[in-house]
Amino acid sequence: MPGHRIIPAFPNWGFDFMSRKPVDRADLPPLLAEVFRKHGYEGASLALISEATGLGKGSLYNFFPGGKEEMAAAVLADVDAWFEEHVFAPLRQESDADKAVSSMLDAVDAYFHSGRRVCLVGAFALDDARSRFPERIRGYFARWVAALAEALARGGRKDAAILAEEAVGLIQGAIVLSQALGDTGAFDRAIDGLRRRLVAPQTRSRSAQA
Amino acid sequence: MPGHRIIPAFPNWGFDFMSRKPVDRADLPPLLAEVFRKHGYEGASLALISEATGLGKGSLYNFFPGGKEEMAAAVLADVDAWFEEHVFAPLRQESDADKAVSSMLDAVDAYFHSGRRVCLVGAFALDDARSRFPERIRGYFARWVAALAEALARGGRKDAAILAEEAVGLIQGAIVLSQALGDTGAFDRAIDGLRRRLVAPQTRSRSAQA
DNA sequence: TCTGTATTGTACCAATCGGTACATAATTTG
DNA sequence: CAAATTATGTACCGATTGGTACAATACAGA
Repeated sequence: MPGHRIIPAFPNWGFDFMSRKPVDRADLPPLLAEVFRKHGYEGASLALISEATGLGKGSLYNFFPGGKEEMAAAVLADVDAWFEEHVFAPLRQESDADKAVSSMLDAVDAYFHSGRRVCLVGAFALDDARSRFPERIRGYFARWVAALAEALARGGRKDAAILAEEAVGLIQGAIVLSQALGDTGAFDRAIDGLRRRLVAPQTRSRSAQA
Repeated sequence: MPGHRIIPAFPNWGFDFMSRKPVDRADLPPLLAEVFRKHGYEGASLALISEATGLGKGSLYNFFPGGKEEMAAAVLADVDAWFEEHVFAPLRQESDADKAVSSMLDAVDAYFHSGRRVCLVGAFALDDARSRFPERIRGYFARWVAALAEALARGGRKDAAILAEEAVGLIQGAIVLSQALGDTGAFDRAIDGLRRRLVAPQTRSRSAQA
């Protein structure tokens, strides 16, 4: 019997509470990202998403008619755009190769909070979310490696491509290790090690002048 | 109304099919592991587990009264035991340090199928399964790093602890990269690179004598 | 062969899943 | 101010979730 007659039990009658925060769709991806990061694609239920955003299903499906999959896609696009702007593009454009690599390491360290924050794209790559967004995931890592290789080559390094791949892998592995050990040390040491190996001493902005 | 009277619709009457494979609880962890690897902890539903093992819920809960959590714990214990026997212990015991490290790399390469197979413990470390098995996950990586550091130190390497941590991280990151790029190349190159860096040329069993 | 124990499949359960329908409320547009 | 549009909360849906109950079966030792 479709169309029972729907009688809302508790309509919002007469109380406009807390002076309405005007929510914009563009504000959501970071909030959604935290949920996907913490719980993975499958584990990120609409209940958790609703709680994290403070939005009911109505609003969520208004912003993302495609449901969870569209939310995850929006988050991936958002993360991708952030890295494109703050990591990949600088790597490609900064003419001083050492400075390019060094500021990449700074950006990455800040973004991942010394390994306390998981890489969403990396987590999706291990998860079966991989099968839902293969191109996004592939592109993110491929562009990261390529941009870093370009910078290293510009700096005159031999085997720039291999070095770049190793560096990106090391960062991802360091996140895994830091999470597993519950200790940011592994991540910090990985970043320091990369700085030592990839950046000329006089350009290093943070630490580790061994 | 509890206790309706349960009348099984299709009991197995009169047909003992396929001459009964005698299933032992000890055979299950590898099958379960593949499900958890492919789908993560949340995504590994009892339906998938039942399909992968060919066992109904009755049998599964007979073997693992604690349900999914106990299954995952058994799988983690199984993986841990495998690494303990085939990776950690040899690293600690083999007196020839180069040989120890080299055969670790061989074992790891074989186990992860050149990065096509995900590291279950690593995947759980990123997932919120981390919160369920923190000690198992921490112990696995801590013992891996410690055993490798021991072997490297035995071989007279400086900074053995840091080198070991880097190597384990690199392996984990290489798995992420290989999965993301859909290409075993990243993993193969990582193993080769480690061999070059950590094993004396004359001991290298596989390749990469640059 | 009889008897107790271990295994097994299936029915069943409450809770939750992702998703839809839709009345109400707020906002924009004219 | 009125009409159209957008945003929002809630009821509801079928499917699936992890888990339990239990009768039927296979198997062990006597």
